[in-house]
Amino acid sequence: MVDEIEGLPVRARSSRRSRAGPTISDVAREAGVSLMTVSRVMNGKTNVREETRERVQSAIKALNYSPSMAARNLAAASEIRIGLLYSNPSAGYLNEFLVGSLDQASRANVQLVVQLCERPEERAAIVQRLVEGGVDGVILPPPLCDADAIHRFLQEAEIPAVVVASGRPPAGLSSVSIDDRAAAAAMTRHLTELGHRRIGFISGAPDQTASALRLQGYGDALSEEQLASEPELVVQGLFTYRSGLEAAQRLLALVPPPTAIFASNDDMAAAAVAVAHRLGLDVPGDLSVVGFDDAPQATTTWPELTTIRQPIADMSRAAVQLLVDDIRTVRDGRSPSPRHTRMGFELVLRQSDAAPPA
Amino acid sequence: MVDEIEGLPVRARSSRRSRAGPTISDVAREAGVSLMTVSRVMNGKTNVREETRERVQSAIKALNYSPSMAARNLAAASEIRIGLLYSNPSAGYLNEFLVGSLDQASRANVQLVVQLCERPEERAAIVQRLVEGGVDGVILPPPLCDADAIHRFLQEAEIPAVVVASGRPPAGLSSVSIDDRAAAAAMTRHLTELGHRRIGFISGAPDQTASALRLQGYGDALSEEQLASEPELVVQGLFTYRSGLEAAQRLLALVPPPTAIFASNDDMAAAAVAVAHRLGLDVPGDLSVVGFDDAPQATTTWPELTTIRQPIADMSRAAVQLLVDDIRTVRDGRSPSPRHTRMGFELVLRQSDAAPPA
DNA sequence: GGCCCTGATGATACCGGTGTCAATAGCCGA
DNA sequence: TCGGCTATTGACACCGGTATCATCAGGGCC
Repeated sequence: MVDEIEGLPVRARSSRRSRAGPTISDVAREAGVSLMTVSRVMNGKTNVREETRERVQSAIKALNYSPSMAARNLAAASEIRIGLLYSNPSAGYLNEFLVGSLDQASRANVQLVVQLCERPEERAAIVQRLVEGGVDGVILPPPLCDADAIHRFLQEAEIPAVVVASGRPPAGLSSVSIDDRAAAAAMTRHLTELGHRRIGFISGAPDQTASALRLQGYGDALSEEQLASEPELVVQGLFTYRSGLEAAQRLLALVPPPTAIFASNDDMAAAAVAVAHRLGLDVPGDLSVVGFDDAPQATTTWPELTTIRQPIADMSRAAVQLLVDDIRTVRDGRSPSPRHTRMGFELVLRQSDAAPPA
Repeated sequence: MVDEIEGLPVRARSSRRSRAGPTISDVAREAGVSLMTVSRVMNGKTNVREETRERVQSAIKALNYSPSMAARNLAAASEIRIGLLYSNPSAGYLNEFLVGSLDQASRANVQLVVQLCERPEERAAIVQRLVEGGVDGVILPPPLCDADAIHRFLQEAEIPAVVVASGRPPAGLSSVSIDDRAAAAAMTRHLTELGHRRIGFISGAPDQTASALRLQGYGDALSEEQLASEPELVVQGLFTYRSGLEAAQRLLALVPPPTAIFASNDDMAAAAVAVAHRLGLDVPGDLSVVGFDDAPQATTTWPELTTIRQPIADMSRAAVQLLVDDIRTVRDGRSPSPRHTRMGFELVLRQSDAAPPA
């Protein structure tokens, strides 16, 4: 706008070319081959003589060439945009999730659109807007991984999606998760091995399918040990700090109180610690408290929480890759067969657990 | 590949074209104008007759056209990639920062490369790799906003950068920040107005320039009230939870102890609360504790923290925009004049502050 | 030795936009 | 009434890659 005040091109000096880096033709000239050969080398095609490949590769290195995403996308008609819908952002989780997705997205040469989707009633509308805006696929981290309204919409629109950490992935969608049930069992077993016999459990939000799995895992471990699972020891939580406060208060009001509390996530575990301190209990001397997720919360609390570590960044990386594969499959005219990736978890021992008081 | 088994194109139906949406030529045909006219309308150029513009716009709406980023970037040679370097990820901060940057980046049609940069000795190398990888500019949130090694490298390479929340932006770089000094003064004033006279201060990491400003603000407010600032009331922290624990212990061991503690961030404030509880003190009944940042930590602790809210997402949005402008300026052959954006802060009152005990 | 076939390489047409410049039409003043 | 000027529009090259198909050299086989 402002450059045209005089009616003349004010800045004539810069040609149309402004991108700094070398192009594929520069490399081709340097290596003494054609464009296509360079392109083949860049894309790892096999039908290039080894000697030629090496010459091209050293030319690439010499010129420090890196291909233009824009041109590549345009030519290959492979521009992919994927939407990442999130809600109820437990900061730590979302943060790791974002870092992983971004990393994989840039690696896979894919554009990521991150979109907040808070109120349940606007969910369908937001997804619709996203799809109309040209998004080719959607990633659903918890809690949206269990949002039926979104699943239905995507299914109708025939948009691929990947759900992460859902306890019961809807038919037709790919998923990435850990074995929540086995992880919860492992943690519970850890507590029984320390000698605990009365273990309180704070469950997760009922609208998230992973919650039920964690509860089942807790039950599994108890029955292995021939311990009856007493209903009063299981209290409903919502994955929020506040709900953890209330749940812990109820558990610690029991007579006799549990000697350990296993919360379904770290936020609620931190809340349980706070309640215990307020009641004058020492953690872990008088009460062990353990969590789930290994959120940042776990180490910014005192004592630091023993918890289950989920490889969140790796999970989101895997989700992006799965989704990209599905989108490519759809574009080829085939229909994708959902795949389910299960990642490993890890029991992280810190300072919030100990043997029960004598 | 597999499509050529017969030597014939197996899937003739899909031409090379796989992108679903209509292209600019479809719109041009529909509206009965040339490509360029559509392009002009899309880019809001002024030299298009009103009637033509309307015809084009209704064609756009009719076809639900949205332009291809790839083609646009390629043609305009305006592909911009900006690097976002982070370190020491205080999850909540980084999270909000990422969300804001991503939002603005997708709005401005810019690619964002997020890169962890942990150990000080690799900083220069990482930045170098980023720049060689084709990044056109860099955003430096705290604590990297104060990393001299990075500044020097960028300056030499003539890569634009924007520092966020630095207390003393290096010459030549644009910056976004809040008035840390005024904010700290406001918080301190709030405490004195509640009646506190002995206010402990936990300062931030000494290698971050904002720390000094917050300390100055604390001092400002004290001298307004004619209160001497006693050296023993100011304890060095490092912005980490652990450092907050130690600092709070030292403050509460003073005789007489302070009636309020102002921590330079929420992590340390949460630590101060934990120490107070462990000593059997009620917060805020016996001791007020306030923080800075309004990190998620502030509301996932008990009691919830009174703190200073920084508009982190807005700051990162602004940073992206500033950087994009600078990059465009450089590409035009002009040299960018650094701009400094200062955003507002907010005193958020919650439950961790009260009048001093009688 | 001639023929067919295969693997490596190159020439060229695109992908979907934007920049440049030319062409045209409408308006003004002389 | 005519030349000059501006506002509007269009034709065309070009951005930097990839896909397709042609070309060419060499090897196996009869």
